[in-house]
Amino acid sequence: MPLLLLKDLPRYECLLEGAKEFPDLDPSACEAFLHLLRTSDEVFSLVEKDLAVHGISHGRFGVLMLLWNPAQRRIDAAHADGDCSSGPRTPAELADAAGVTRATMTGLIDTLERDGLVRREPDPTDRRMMSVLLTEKAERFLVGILPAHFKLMTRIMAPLSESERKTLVRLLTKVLENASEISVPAIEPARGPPVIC
Amino acid sequence: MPLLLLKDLPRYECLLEGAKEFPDLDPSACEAFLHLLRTSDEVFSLVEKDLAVHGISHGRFGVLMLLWNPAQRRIDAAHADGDCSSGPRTPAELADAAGVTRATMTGLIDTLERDGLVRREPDPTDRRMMSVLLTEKAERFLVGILPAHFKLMTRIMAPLSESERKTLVRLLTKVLENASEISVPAIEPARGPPVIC
DNA sequence: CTTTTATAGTTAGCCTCCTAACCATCCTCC
DNA sequence: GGAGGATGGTTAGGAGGCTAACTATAAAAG
Repeated sequence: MPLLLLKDLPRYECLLEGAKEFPDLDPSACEAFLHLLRTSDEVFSLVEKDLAVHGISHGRFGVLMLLWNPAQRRIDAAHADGDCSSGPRTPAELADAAGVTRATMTGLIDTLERDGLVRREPDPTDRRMMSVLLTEKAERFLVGILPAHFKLMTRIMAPLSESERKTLVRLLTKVLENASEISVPAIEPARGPPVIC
Repeated sequence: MPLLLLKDLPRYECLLEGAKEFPDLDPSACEAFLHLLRTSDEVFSLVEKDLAVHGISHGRFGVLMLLWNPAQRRIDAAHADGDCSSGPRTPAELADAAGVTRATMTGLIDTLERDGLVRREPDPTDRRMMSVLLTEKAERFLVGILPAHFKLMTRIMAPLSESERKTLVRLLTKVLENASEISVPAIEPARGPPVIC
């Protein structure tokens, strides 16, 4: 996760100290906030390193996972049509599901196609659209790395009990739903050097 | 946060379904894991957008915060030496504290210096080293944007009570400490196309 | 039927991160 | 006190994000 984040989180006393100068600083909110980002960063970089060992970035891995539908795969296998792809999706759908721009998705699909994990097919009905399909190689790749991937997740979350996990999910969901409602006032993204207000 | 993450988290039933095919998939671990990353991503992008309004990236903002030491600033002001900088730090120290490489820190300092928020000074004793100093402009900049920044953090964490925040921090700390101990086997970072094991 | 508008995908250019290689300087140790 | 290694900073090149502008096609409006 390419994000600059303090490795040593400030101690709570320092936050209290800062609150004296800045009345807007809520120590417990700040502490929770920083811990959330710090932990997530650590966990994410762990997973990213693990995926890097297999020569794939998290972004591309995410695209493969979106395209992969084991249930659909089984149906395909039953039909024995020789095509191991899952249900086709368009780049726009993928971009939307992944939360990136269509331009970014184009780049991801480019590299995936270059590596033979995906192929593009023109849509027969709408000539603007493409279908992105998993190749058999990608199927084998995913089946090969997923067990280790799941094991890593399990290992990361190992110190939490079942009930603690439930609590964590509950608290995170509260924060997430709240954050989704907060829209930063999108007044002029302020190109150029920093503006002093 | 430039990371591709599923916008719609898989429902728990889907995880249970997946667990049938992959015995390594621990549904509750996976669920907690995905919620952690998803929430953090949302929260982070909120903050990043907010900072972007002021024309600064999260990375550069982090460097300014590392350089900024209000207590030191007050001492400087008392001395009236006309230099609003806080205690000097070297690029290597900054890179270490921020968790990025020294090369990345060079780039960040470059742009900060270009924007007049920071300046470099050669170390008088060791000619390899530089001191990075905040400018007065940066001081004013930080004092200007920090209240809004703190308010945003408070707003993000608003739905959690004090005790819920404590719980969250406790659970996150457990995960973080565990994650810090996990070292992904750094066998050959696997340059090139994906490897099927 | 033509013109306008909307949509799918790509391209081009920028930013920030990374690694690897490179200098310059300092330190250690024979 | 000079050679070799350690350390600080920069540079070069690559990857993956982004926005904005572009092309081609489809749909809607007149």
